[in-house]
Amino acid sequence: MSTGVLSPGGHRASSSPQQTSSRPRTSFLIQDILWDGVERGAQMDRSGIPEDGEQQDGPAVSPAQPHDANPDAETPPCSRDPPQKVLPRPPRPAKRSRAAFTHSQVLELERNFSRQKYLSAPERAHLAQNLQLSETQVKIWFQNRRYKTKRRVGGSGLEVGTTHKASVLPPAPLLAARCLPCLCYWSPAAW
DNA sequence: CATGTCAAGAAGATGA
DNA sequence: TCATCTTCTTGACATG
Repeated sequence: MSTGVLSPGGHRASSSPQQTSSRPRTSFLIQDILWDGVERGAQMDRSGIPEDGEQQDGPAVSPAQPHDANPDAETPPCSRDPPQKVLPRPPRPAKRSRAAFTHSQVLELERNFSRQKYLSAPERAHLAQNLQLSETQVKIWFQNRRYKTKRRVGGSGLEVGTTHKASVLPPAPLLAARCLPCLCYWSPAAW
């Protein structure tokens, strides 16, 4: 709906993008280590996106299990299960696995975000396709990015009007400490 | 082990 | 009614 750059329902298009503590290495590490060497971005056995149907192009899903795709194989690492457990096995939320986007994916997302904080559906779809991610992932990524930005800005002391519980959150001590190459896209122009 | 970050989940709100 | 948003929390992972 919205025009992309506009905030959706009239929400205030948040503040200025703060920075991204995105650590490029994370993505690399997770991927390199997890599926060491698997062609990233090319053909991974994407699996992990629950909804959004079609493309579960999970960038890098956890080592053991995708998202909900395979609970059966192993016993959940719940080491705290007393031997008395005889329950018929509850719905079991299937251990959530954290997808780690690749460096290039993050770069593209960051770049897009620096230009516009809100993506229209078509834009989102297009970006998702380009990055081989699901639209949901792109959507979530933008949501999280906006929130993070806001939080950080607030934590920096800029925004004080909102005294949400978020204010109680840790002022993100190390965000400033992390300036990685990947942040080059966060040119001051966008701030 | 504690802490921080990230992606996703959940609840509530809003607009078309 | 649905999609998306914001906000906060959860769960997995990384780092000191």
